[in-house]
Amino acid sequence: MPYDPSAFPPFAVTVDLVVLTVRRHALCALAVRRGEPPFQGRWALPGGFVRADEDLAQAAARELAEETGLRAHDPAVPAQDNGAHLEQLATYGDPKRDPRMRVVSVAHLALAPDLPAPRAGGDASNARWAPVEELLQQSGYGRDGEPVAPLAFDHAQILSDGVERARSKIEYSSLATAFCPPEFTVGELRRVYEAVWGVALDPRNFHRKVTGTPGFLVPTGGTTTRQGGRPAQLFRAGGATLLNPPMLRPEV
Amino acid sequence: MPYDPSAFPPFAVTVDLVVLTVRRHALCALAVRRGEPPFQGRWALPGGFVRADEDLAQAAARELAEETGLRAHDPAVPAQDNGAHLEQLATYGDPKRDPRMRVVSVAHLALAPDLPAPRAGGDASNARWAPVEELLQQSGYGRDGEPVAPLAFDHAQILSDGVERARSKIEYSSLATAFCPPEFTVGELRRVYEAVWGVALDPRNFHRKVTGTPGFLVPTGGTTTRQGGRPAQLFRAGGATLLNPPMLRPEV
DNA sequence: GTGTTTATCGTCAGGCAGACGACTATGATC
DNA sequence: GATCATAGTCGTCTGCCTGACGATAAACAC
Repeated sequence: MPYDPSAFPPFAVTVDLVVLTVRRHALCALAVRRGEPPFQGRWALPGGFVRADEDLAQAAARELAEETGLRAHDPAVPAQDNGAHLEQLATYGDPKRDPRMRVVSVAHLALAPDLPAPRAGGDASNARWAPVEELLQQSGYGRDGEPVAPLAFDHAQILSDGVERARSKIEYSSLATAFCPPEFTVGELRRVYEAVWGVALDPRNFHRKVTGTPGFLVPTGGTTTRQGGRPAQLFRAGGATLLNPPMLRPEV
Repeated sequence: MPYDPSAFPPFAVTVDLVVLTVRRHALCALAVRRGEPPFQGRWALPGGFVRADEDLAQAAARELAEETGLRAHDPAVPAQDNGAHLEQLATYGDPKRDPRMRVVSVAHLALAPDLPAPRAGGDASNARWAPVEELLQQSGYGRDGEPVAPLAFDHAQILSDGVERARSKIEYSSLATAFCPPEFTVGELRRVYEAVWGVALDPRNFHRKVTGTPGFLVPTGGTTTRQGGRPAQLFRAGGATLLNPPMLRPEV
């Protein structure tokens, strides 16, 4: 296999983003409406071309900032300030995935706390947070009554892979804290797990588990009552990235 | 972000392969010697350009067949015949990773049982199985006395990521059977775990664990004595891909 | 105050994992 | 053939973790 610089076909390389957050007890993803063909008017994942002098992670962080205003975090450091967690997800390169040309897309997964309304180049009507089940269903009507069409390109597959990655990764890592504000309560963290997994968890066992896992949570000393009921302790994410023992998703 | 077909920089897209196997109680990877610059004479991971009409997985399977003669398996089906497990690992796209041009490499991970000697275009001296620690160390001498140089490009990083993926994935999936021949004993499977993790496991607890995990192993009825000692039962890989409960890697 | 909501602590039984003893079945050696 | 070394398989015991769930604490709404 000689390495002939003229012997390789040219590809376009893009990054696509699966940006997840938890809003109103539901796992939501960021979707943007396409302004031109193909798939004009359909919802899609945000993304764009990788520039000539840009690393893949840089391109993903730039797109994330353009779409949400979020700063991306170094993956080595767990979420501590307002930065979002960003990691590479997978790469999609079916020759027919874009009808215009050969495009290889390096999908990335971003996790963010509940945020102000999204912006897409300043045009809010072209970007929204939508529950992932709504984006993944093939047809029907969303809860706002608007008819649902499948996501553009292979973005349903990418979103599905991103959701599955998030679901499994919060089991054995402290990633669920990336969905929370810098300070949060055990109850808020529990509602994150419940929304991402789509199950109900026992508050007492959950509390014992997360407070007993070394390095997961650090008490800040403060308390809050923003959920109603008895005031709850506030925590920050601890230094641990890998949880031992892991959080176990209930049997299916 | 208008989609202007002339507005994207062209990239070369390659697949690189981390092919792992277990030989003589050590985790080994396939390395090929580079025949031309850059990094001429250095060891590298096998790989090559993705063709214009080819999916990424197809390209990886083709390269795997060219280098080892192995047929790749559909990832949805666990290893049952002689096919190797093949899955996408990650994508590497640093602008400077190849000094000649902008190359994005989609790395794949392949797991194979112990095989006859590798072939690289018919030239055996240009391909070899080497223990991963030997390939990852920065300098020194291999056990054959040959001086060691770091792998070409960013292949040390890719190999390291692939090894880490394999180490963690055999915990919660039945992937370790991909390192075994179609029929194998509990002891052979244990030696796979020991080689990949680099630890010693208690044979009695290991036996209880794997035979007690539903869907992991299916007895074939036969026995073998190829390891010496008392004859051992032969098993095939069961249908389960996700292990519940998982195999736990001993604490570090 | 009473009821409601959420947070937090405790108890108990079942299951799994690590440590390790005991026994079995083969080939190698004397 | 007796003995030994090697490897495989079955049990036992103890401690830890988990899930189920009772009980108490501290806020707010009326």
